[in-house]
Amino acid sequence: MSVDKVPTYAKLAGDFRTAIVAGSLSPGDALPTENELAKRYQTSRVTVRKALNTLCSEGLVESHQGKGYFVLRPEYDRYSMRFDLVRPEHEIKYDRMAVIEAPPEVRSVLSLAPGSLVVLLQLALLQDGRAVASEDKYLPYGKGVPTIESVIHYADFPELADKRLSSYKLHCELRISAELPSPEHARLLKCDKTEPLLAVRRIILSERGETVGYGVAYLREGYGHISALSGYNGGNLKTGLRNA
Amino acid sequence: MSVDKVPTYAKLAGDFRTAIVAGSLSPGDALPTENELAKRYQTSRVTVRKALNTLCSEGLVESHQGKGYFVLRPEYDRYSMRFDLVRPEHEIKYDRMAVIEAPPEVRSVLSLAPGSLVVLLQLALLQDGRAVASEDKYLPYGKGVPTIESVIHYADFPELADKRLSSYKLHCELRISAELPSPEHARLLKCDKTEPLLAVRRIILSERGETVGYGVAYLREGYGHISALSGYNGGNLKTGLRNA
DNA sequence: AAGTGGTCTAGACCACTGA
DNA sequence: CAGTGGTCTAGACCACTTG
Repeated sequence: MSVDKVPTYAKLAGDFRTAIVAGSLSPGDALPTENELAKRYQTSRVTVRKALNTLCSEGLVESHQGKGYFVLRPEYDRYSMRFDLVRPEHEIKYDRMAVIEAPPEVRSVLSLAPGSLVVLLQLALLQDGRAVASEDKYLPYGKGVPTIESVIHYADFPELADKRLSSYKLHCELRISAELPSPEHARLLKCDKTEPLLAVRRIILSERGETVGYGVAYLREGYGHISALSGYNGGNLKTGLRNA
Repeated sequence: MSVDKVPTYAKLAGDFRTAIVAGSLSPGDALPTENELAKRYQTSRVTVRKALNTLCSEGLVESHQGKGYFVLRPEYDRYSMRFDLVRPEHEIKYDRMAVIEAPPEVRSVLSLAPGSLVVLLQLALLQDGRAVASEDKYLPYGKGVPTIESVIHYADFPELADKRLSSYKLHCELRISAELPSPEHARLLKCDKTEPLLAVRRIILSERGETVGYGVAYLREGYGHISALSGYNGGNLKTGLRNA
């Protein structure tokens, strides 16, 4: 007999992954039942389930209690991506720190009343002395945040903040668009007012869905492009990105 | 005794998820061993493993054979996103179909020799009669593709193609940038030549990593914004997007 | 009622890490 | 070497779907 180098569950999952990817199993098709597969592969139901759960988390199949497992349609519109505004080669230049009345866009995103105060932190990223990106960060001011200093310390946003802390509490939404710079940003980035910039808005949400921070980054051409990956390995971001 | 409505594995996973998210467990910390948890929760090792595997696939912890489970650092720079260029409310207007000599950018992406021919499919998306986006699609021409017609039929790209087929074979890479329209695209989109556009390049790769298609889409302001989500639920795209 | 997946047990043996 | 996670078994009971 052959040496069982590959675990049974991996072999089983591999067989069906291949069948689905190759098209011998089409979306909507039912897989054999767990008991049937346990017989066919001379193994236990637990092992069969482990294999099928793998396929589930890869987004290839779906289980329905009392019915069975069914092949899903591939989803072409899902992507995984990385986005770091700040990279090791950058120099961060803080341009402005101030407590200001929230502009309308910021009020709307942070759900603030008119006249509310926010802390504004404005910075530019330099690469080889040239400004390649900027970011305006806004944080609500007041409400249990006694000093400007503590807000500003917090204003670096989690990815820059103290990594030991319980920052799993936060998540983040990105909105990407193309814009021309405002006069202020044209000055900050030392770019022409007709240069198209990639605008990346970052909304930082607490575990309860409250917006706790808002950042608007502008990336200059050449510097500013973002990559994303899609694939049948939709279940796992790590895998998806390693392929890049 | 209380009714066991919540499965043991879910309770166990929930306890540790909470502890990690709340910060009582910090990145680098070791979790109790499987046997220890089995005792503590009065359950079997299989159930403990199911709980811990859940946390693994959520990206909260990592296992090391012979050592144990350890809490990971959150990754703020990972996002999941959807991107559909074509939506139900759009009318597709094909503008041009032709076999042309590949422009340099296309040659480079598709790894073609100078002078190679490609099929170009150029279309505009209309919403309420207004052009909101365009896309230029390029496919290698020749090599077992006998007729222009079959290439053009294929040129709609998988997300528009026959959904029954084994399209799990393909995956896709996106590159997003901000650009001003070329004169041709300004005409096609009926927009000003100073209007910043979101450029989304789509590279379609076969399972062997060969580029089989290339598309450049331009999205107009207002229409053109893309959203992405990050969070501790990094393991699963579906979950990530449902929170949106 | 029969068949399906969902949860769970109490063992077992293996491969790997570290003292 | 003892302890860890990785794989696996042969059952069991439950909840759900379908006839």
